[in-house]
Amino acid sequence: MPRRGLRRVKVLPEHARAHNRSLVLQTLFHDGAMSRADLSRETGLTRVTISDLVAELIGDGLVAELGIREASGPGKPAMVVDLDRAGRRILGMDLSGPDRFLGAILTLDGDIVARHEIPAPRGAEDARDAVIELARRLVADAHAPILGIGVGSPGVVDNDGVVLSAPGLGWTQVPLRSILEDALALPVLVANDANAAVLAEYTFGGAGDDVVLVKVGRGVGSGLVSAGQPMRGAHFAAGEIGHVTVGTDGGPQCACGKVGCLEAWLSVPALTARMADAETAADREQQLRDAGERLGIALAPIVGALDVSEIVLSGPDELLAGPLAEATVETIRTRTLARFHDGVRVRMTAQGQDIVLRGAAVMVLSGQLGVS
Amino acid sequence: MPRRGLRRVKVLPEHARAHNRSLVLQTLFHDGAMSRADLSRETGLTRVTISDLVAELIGDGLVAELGIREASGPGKPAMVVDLDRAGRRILGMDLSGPDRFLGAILTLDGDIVARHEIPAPRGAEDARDAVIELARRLVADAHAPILGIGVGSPGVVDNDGVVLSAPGLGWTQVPLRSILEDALALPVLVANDANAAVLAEYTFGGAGDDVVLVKVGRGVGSGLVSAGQPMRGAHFAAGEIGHVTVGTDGGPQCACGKVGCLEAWLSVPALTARMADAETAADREQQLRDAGERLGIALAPIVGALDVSEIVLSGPDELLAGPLAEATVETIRTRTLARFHDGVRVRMTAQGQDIVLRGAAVMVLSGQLGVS
DNA sequence: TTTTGTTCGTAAGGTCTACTAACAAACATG
DNA sequence: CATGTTTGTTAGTAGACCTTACGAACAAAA
Repeated sequence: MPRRGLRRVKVLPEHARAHNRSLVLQTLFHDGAMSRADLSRETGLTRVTISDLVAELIGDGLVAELGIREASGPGKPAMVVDLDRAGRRILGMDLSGPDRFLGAILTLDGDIVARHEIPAPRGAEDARDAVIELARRLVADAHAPILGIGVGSPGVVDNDGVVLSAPGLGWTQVPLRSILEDALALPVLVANDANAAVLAEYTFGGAGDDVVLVKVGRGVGSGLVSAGQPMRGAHFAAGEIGHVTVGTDGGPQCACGKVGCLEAWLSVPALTARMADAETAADREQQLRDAGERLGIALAPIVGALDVSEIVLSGPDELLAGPLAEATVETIRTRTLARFHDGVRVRMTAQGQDIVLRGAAVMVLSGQLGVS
Repeated sequence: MPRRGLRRVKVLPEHARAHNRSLVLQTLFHDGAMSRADLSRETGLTRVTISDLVAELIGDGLVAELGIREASGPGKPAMVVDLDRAGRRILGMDLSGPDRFLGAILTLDGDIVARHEIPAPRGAEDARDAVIELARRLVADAHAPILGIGVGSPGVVDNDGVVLSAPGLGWTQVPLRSILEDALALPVLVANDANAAVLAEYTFGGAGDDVVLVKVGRGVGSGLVSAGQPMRGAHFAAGEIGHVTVGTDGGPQCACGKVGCLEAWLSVPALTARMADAETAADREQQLRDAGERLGIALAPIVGALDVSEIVLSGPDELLAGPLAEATVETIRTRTLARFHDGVRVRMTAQGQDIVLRGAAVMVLSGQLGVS
């Protein structure tokens, strides 16, 4: 007998309804305000069904009528509807900073309208309490109903929002999702910070459907989207490339005990230390090029295996943009078959320092509205 | 305005119906014959709905009643139903061999009940005609209605079954799917041979939901399944790792012009040549260990990034099993963070030489019945 | 042997979903 | 002003699954 497959689940008509509801939201989210008739044409659903769905969404306060569109041709002028982009807010938090927890209130479009931050405490308990405190302060500043809370946390996070392991915070098996849900009575979504970041790049950054985001900070992590779907991995550890050994010729000593880890080459502390040691500008550039080459060596097999079309870097511009990124793309092209991958782009994110916060917002949009 | 997302499609109630129909087939496929009431408990659908779906499937000749189960407890004895495993056959073809096209008729369980093969011609036109001829011979030997035709082809194959590029066959932009559909009037599914192979391993080989299959033959290719989903890549070239450069210390010359490609280390011709050159048994073993180490170096970043739990090797046992596989797993463990990946298993496939044929059958099961 | 309780499969009726058909309202154009 | 177009709604229909109810067939206890 063949193996037991993934436990699939039944689908009821109401699930189809929920899907189509999300389809309407998704269409408005991406294409902007339009009439019911436009939505009908765009989605393939009939005007009747669209009217029904839109009425339901207006009742839920997620969609609003904006007014009559000025007639440009024959026919009855259309009533334009749109996501009520001001009607709901999203609470995002980024716990991946070296010494501070960042938080923000965002619009449905991912724009930040309020910020708070709090020092990251040392102990596991204190860190947990600080997250709750930060969330409470943000809730007080929302000035609109909050759709949900998204959290980008360092470490490995499972599908239920349990932080399985985050050494930097001293967390092991911390059920962050239920902790925050209990404390704030709002829907909560938790993911690894780099995995959140790639969602921001995918939804707000114009990335394609097959993209890898490399996040360089105190450590090095990554998030992967393939065919438009985020990857999570067998142990929820997809993207953990910081301690992959790069090359076969040694390398710097890593804090983990091994030699030549990507993180030992590429982390911000490692890079700044080498920048400080370098004596000339040419020296510094060579150091950056070396680091970029190492990144390319590590990424080449991933690019080949996943057939990724786009690699996005997130981290300090002064280190990553320029020679480092150039060396990365050159190395990848040299080390993969050019036939298919000559189109691999390597670029900096345009999301800046708020990428994790915006990614956390995408998690909420996706989890609560089915929008991404 | 955010980017335009994947074009999602509406869902109608009839799609839910089709899903639940597949759910019944999937349950029977994996768990074997059972009663309608068992199906109801297993799927969560009511007995009424299950009866309706089963009646439809019996009408289509996909499911059959096997007889009354002997009563073991109180209550009315159950009528056992099952996939009509003998009622339909699958036609599979493997075009990846060095000099022959292989074909087989398979049961729904992936067992081969008839075989044919044909020399692989040189020219692109002749190769195309040979595939059609092979399929015709197999159809004549099917002795049951054929559910569909699955083809594992070398090269890059898009979602529409067009072989974009298969240098070994001289094919460029060959619409193999429509060619075969026109010639044989049967549903056809085409995929890369290694991508087909990983499906066989996933469905029949007991692999987990996150698995990489490395297929070593004239070249080196791979197929990836992540979270139970096959990966295709931005240009339908996922798994193409043969010409990824391995290591930073040179290596053998590759036919592609570069130095140190995985294929130059690991392909069957390369390995057999080095075996022949080696003078002692210890020498030969070292050669195999070196090749295995190179495979490990190439796979380590992939294992880290995808958080794969299982790596399966397909190819000649006498080369791959033993020192090579051992060196591969040791290298991966050395070069990735042990915390999460110490569970990475590396093993030979148990599917043998028929892995692509069986994978082609899985493609048909999945495409025609929604079963995998 | 009779009674009781269980399990199986089916029948009838209800709810939900999206569809088709038809229509009034509101506009541009000849 | 008549005509045609477009919008959004109303009314009715078909499909899918649900709940409820029931007869059939059995085991175990009285």
